[in-house]
Amino acid sequence: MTRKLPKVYEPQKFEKKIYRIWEKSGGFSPDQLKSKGRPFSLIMPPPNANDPLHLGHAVFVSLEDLMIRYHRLKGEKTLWLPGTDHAGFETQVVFEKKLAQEGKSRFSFSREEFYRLVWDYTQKNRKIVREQLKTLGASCDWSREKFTLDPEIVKIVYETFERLWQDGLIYRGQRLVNYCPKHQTAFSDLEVKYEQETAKLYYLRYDLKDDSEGIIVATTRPETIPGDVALAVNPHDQRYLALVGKIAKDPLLGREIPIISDKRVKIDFGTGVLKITPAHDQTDFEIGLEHYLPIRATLAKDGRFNELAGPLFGLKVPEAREKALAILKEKGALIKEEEYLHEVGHCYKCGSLIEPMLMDQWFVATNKPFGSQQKSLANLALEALKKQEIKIIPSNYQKVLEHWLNNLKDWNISRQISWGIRIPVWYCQDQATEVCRQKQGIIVSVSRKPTKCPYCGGKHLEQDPDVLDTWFSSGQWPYATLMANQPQDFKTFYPTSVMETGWDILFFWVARMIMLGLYRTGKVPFRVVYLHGLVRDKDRQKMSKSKGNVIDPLAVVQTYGADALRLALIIGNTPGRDLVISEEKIKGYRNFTNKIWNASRFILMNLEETSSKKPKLTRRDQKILKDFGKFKKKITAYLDNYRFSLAGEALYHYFWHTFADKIIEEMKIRIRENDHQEAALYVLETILNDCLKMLHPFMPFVTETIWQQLKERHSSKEQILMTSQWP
RNA sequence: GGGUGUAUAGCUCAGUGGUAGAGCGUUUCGUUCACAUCGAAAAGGUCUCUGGUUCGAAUCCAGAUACACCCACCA
Repeated sequence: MTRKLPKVYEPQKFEKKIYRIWEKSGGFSPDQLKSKGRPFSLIMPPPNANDPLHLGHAVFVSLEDLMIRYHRLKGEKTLWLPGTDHAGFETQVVFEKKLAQEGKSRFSFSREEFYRLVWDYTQKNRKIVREQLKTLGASCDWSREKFTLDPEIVKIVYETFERLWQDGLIYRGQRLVNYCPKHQTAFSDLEVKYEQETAKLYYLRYDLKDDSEGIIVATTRPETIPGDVALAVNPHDQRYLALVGKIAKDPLLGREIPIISDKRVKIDFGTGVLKITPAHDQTDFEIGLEHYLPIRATLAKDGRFNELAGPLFGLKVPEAREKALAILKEKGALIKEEEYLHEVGHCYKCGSLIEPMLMDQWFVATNKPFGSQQKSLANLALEALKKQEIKIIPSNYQKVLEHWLNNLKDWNISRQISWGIRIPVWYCQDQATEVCRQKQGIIVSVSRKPTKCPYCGGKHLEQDPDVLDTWFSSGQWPYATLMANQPQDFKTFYPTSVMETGWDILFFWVARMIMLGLYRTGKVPFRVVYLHGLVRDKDRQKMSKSKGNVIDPLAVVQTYGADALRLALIIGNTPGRDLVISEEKIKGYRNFTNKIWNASRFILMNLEETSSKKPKLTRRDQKILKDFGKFKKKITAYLDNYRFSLAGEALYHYFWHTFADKIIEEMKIRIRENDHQEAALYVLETILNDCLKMLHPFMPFVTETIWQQLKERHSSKEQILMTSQWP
């Protein structure tokens, strides 16, 4: 053991080698662990296979690897299952941007060609992501890695679709959906971001058929007049009682429309008269349904007005608005305009104005009671939360989640894109019998393409062109990944122990996993949800490429080592709260890595001549070890209570300012003066060993590197620190 | 309109019903002795404000102020 260690720890020299030792040991897999301990499982939130990892991913790797390594050291049967997400819409957007740089678009290819290109692209990225996770030290079980488009996963997703369909929880319907004209696809409500905007409220005169007086209507969207099918007033509005039942004329095209009354019209807004445009507004749509009004859809899928819009034909929304106003002004129908502050929906990705668009889409009915218990998906989730079957950390998010579940509307799962899991539905074009027509020719077939229509025998079948919302598949991730692996995995590891993810996808992902998990398996998908915060720069700004303030985790690892980055992401990171990271902070923990290295180096140098027999300890030694025992208990308690930041901080503080600054300095003198030297070294070695174990989940590389240097002094069971025993 | 948070040192944040804490930064001093990616020391806070509970409140409660975030179909 006389090898000389360098004065400075250089992570680059060791990290790759150490990871290989772990991989070769088989310690990542629960099958190879000889432990009979209770299972502990984590499913990795699958990173999108469309881009390299960013700092946000490094946060979850640090936290999840910390948990996994801690529980592995405690002798539990641990599984951390990795995977990647095809991320339908997100990936398609990223890929189309790339195509645009080459002067191409998705329309330059057939659907199949495009799919193939994106497939290759994601497979390349998956490889990169995998290597990056390894660089960060992720001790996950690569033999169980999954991709959301793996055939066995898709099969499970389809089965869920079919069951939901049979239970009446999935339906196809023509509804107003959130439509982005730029991306030409619909979204669920969650993908719409509302922003406050100043707009103009226009007061317009609609002439009456039999009265020259006319009626004044206030609207922010004059361009939708061609879609008007009625005017509506509140039934209790004295001003307009006499007008109900009369006929008005739309001021652009002169079409005749009825005046009706409906309680949804607010008396005190504008003039108290609402123009009803069912194809372009949610409230209007509902009113229209109730009053059996026709629907006039005037906007085409490309975001331009169609021929029903008369003079506005071919124009996009902003131009059409100008043109409509010009015409109205000329006709003298524009009475006045006033400033008006309101919230407008935008595409979360490109910022385009979201248009409510009338489309045939697939929905999950989240509030519809089903089965013998007559409970809805939302009910199932709410009950599980109330019964504390799932614990959310921090706990205040439980309320947030319950509130969301209580106000849930049906979930649109159709996307008009080509990258993703195709909706497993065919439509019979023949519809030759009454039964077939009643069923609207809808054939749900999850295993293969049907050869003929089961209702009418028709041979002309067409598959639904849409794909499923990515969250519909990732919402099944915990059970799908476990079912798709060895058959006993689901039994052993489901429900999983912890779901660790960011608070920003609580609704998108966590809520859907709970609902679908309970639906499909009857059990919650996880016992604990740990929500970490989002990474900010030192000015509290969100990191983004456009702001140029992104920190590339891999570059950081290159300069300061994975351990320094990991510790910087754990300390000061309180669940549910965003965390601030700066290069100075990472540098500080790089210094700590070096501190561990040098303290160990010092002890190592002095250990050379000692035996491993336990010497007689002084009173002082006993006191030090007793205090250390208390400290170990504190760390264990912190970790058991998910107080990772506190545990990390306490370890940092103890190691540096108690162990290195005080204890080592004290023992140094004893060693030099040969005063109970053996005992002094025994104390140092004992504390060092246990500190390495406790630090290992936080900083796996440096601790394992040192452990390997001390290998000859450890028992045969503890040759690798990662699979040794928690003190 | 509804909801959820936050307010503690120059900065980033912990924290517990019992003498205000850490990291970074700042200032001073110190290198033959594991480490200058170091050590020793110092300065720096009415714990946002106002009430209440209490022997005792930065901590628990109520209100105020400020800020942040989330949700929502008032045209």
